[in-house]
Amino acid sequence: MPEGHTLHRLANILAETFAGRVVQVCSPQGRFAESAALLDGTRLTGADAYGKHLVVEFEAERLVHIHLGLYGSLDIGHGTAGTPRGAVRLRVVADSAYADLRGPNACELWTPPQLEDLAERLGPDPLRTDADPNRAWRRIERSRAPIATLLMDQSVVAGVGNVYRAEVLFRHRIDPFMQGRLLRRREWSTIWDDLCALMAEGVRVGRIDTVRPEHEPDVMGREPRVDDHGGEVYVYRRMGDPCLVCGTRVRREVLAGRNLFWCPRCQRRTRRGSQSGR
DNA sequence: AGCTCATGGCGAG
DNA sequence: TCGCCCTGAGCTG
Repeated sequence: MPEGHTLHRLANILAETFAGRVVQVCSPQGRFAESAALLDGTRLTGADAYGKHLVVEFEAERLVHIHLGLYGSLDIGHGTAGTPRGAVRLRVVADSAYADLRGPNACELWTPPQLEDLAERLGPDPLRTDADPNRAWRRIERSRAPIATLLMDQSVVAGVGNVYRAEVLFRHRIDPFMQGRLLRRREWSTIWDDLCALMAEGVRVGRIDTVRPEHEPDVMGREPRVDDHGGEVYVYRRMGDPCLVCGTRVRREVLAGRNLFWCPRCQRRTRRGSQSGR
């Protein structure tokens, strides 16, 4: 279950494992069978990620667009694939490696123009070198929506999910309900730079760690949460627990259909923020 | 066994 | 704003 770092990591592993090789492609579950037959026996040329979207590239400009959604998984392993377990929408096999895709939101054959359309409607992705944070800022600076909502809007920033948004706002002590238009440009720059660093580390280590080493003394006696996703976080899913920095109980509230977590003291509503209402 | 929730996003109303 | 997509893990009983 992925935020952008997971998809970039999967793209890297896919490319390392399969790029340049002729692969077998099938759809044991059947829902991608027609396209799989078209790709079977052709060369896989690469893989790339755009926000939370994964694109697997085959020869002849054939692209497979994958979105894992909330439930999807892509298991890449070495050795023999064996009998598919569960509903495997897409299986890619090379000599001694395989990849099984289960439960994706999307798995479809695309042409390059379709990928261009996607890239156009996505905001800048902190994990892509071509990303322009000013594109996001132009949306944020004129929006009355809470900054916590804007960070989750993939047309504003691509790849940020519920963990990164909660954590990056905590790290910069920003009231999640502050309207985008009340954010200072300097604050946005800081958030963006931090997202670039945090998410790049997420790609490297395969989990979301956001607790700063300099906070370790504060953390003593207050266990950082090692969440189900495997990372150490300040506020994500820690509602009711003491804040690792100030000890105040972490709060949770549903915002735009998703759980938002924050520390009401560290991320206190400022004169600016309090104008935003809820 | 059944229920709830989850790192996401689309389309209907 | 809600329902739905669709899968698995972690509860409860």
